[in-house]
Amino acid sequence: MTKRSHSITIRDVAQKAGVSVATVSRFINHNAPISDEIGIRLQSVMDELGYVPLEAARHLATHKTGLIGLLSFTVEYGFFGPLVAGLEEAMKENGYNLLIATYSPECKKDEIAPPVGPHNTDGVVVFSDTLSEAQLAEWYRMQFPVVLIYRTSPASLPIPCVNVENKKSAYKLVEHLIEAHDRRRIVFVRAPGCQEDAHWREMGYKAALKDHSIAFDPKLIVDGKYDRRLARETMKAFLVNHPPRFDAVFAGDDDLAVSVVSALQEAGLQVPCDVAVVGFDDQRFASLLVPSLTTIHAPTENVGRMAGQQMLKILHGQPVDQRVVLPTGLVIRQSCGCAI
Amino acid sequence: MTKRSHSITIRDVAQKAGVSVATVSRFINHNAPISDEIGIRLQSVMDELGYVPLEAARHLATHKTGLIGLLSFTVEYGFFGPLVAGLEEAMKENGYNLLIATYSPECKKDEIAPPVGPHNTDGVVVFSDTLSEAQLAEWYRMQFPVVLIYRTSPASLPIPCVNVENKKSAYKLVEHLIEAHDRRRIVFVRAPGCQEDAHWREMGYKAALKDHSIAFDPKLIVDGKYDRRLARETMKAFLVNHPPRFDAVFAGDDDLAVSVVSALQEAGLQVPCDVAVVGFDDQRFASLLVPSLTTIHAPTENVGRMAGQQMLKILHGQPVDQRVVLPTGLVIRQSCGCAI
DNA sequence: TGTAATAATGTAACCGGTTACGCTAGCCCG
DNA sequence: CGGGCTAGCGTAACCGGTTACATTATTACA
Repeated sequence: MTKRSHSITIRDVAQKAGVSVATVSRFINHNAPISDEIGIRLQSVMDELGYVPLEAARHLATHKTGLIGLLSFTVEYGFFGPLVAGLEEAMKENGYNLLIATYSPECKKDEIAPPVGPHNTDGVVVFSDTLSEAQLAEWYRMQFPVVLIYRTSPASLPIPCVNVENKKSAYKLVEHLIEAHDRRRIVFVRAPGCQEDAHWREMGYKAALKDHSIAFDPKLIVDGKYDRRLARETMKAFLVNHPPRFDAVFAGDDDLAVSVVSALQEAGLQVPCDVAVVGFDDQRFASLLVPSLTTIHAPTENVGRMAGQQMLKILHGQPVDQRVVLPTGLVIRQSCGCAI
Repeated sequence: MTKRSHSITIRDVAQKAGVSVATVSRFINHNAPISDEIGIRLQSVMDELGYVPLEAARHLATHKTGLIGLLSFTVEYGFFGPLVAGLEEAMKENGYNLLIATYSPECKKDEIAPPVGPHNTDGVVVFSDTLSEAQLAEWYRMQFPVVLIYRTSPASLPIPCVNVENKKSAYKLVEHLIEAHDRRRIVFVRAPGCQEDAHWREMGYKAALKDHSIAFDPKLIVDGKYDRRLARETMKAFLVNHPPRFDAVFAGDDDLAVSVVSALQEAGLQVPCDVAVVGFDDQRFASLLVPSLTTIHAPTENVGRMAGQQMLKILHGQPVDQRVVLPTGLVIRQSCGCAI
């Protein structure tokens, strides 16, 4: 609606400087030699006119947008900030900007196309299960650059992915509860959303139990919720049904761990004396809770940065690592029962 | 580098369906009547070919990008998640995507143009002091849609802005410390970055002191840091220089409050007994700390949503509110000294 | 000294959409 | 029955850049 005062184009610049548009273009892109004299003249003309090349025109001509999409089903969860920070940093250094879009799995049913894709970006970083395998296959077929994070690529699609050590970390966490604190009835609360992460953490949990000759009890598995209040209610309900037939809780992520602790405390149970609680992620607040949270340090910002680097390699035609797994570290604090 | 298998264009569709490109375009945009017969035919052809219009071409032709930029100097701070969530929600409903870019004030010196602007977006939401007044003036002059958040528009530029109650909230917070807890030596830690927010919070702080006949002591003003470790160190240094000649701390935001509490505890001081601490923002973790944090609830997500709505109004040529100030609320918890 | 390579620039086609304008056929109405 | 209106569609110009190809002047070299 805003009848834009027709912006100045490359032809305006060319005319005013008395050269051809090609020369101006070459000057802007530094992709061909330009005489110093004309270079100086062009610079001053451009400054005077306040000329800025229109991206859309450049995109159309070059088939490059300078944009990388980030597809996520939420932007509100705790890890999002650091993730974007890392990704943004990596991309920005190479002149790319971030196009952030949410796309919930429900959209797929409505047949709504992903808001980012080949039509408006040079590549997309896909978070977890945001995209269907069919969609990934489609993009793979057309060689559209994709990097998966918090999800391994489907067997048939060698798409590079960036993950964190899930199973091993979960194993260490549970092992610690068993060996250091002699807990044997350990509840596992599955983190919502990241199906794959949750799966591998559960595998680690089970493996640790098995290696310590503790029978796996499916009744000790709970499905966590996104919403914190809901998560707490779920935990409360669980408490009612399982009056402490358990002595520890392995929460799928730190957000859930907090809800668990709240619920336990409201029920009059002491953490870690009565029930030990451990989380996963080592989010900012983990060290600040009382008791401070024993958890797994997940290098979220590095996941973002690494995903960005992988994406850049693809864009530059360099070989990429098909599977990056970033190391995590056990962070022992108080909520497991350890002293400070 | 990736020699893209030349994507299918509108002309491919037109040819295969036996119609003109204009008809296809009209069908896509629903801006002119198309016979049902051709409509059905086109739909099936498009599905078959997997045709998706190239945004860049559309942008060039229409001079609309369908993108809204968000310019911030950081994406890592606590408020960022909710802010983006609100903004994204508002924009998405109207078919816009978010282009997120960081732009630190240092860039200005280097004369690097902002990564988002008229050349690649339809409008930009500017966070705090990210942009110089000159840049804002430039955009205002060319009628480029801008909405400011956490910053009021410069006197000469009637740019719509979205804020939260800063002075009043700060006043209430300090008043509470004085009246309910009899604190009189209250430190104020200025939040970094948002100069204006910090300013008004300081004003509220001073006003509260004045109304309670407490002399303002400039020695009790500290400049907070972004980095949490740095923030903690700053606080520690302050403690060394000011062995508790103060009995309360008003931290400019919750992030800082956390650093303050950590520093105090490390110094062997009890919160809130020895020193009461209050924050600002009511970030997710505020209620989970021990002691839980007394703070001001800032409707961050609503700020984002409101900024989005303002932006939409501009884009639709509707009148906008020049100045939106969202209400905040005092959230009394434990860190000020109140019981649960 | 003749020739090939290179530097510096211009011309015009092209990227893939949108849309002004023109055309035809059918309909309504005086 | 003729003129005006509208639905439905096609032709081609246009958006603002990039770049293949052509051209000229200059330098290098046998």
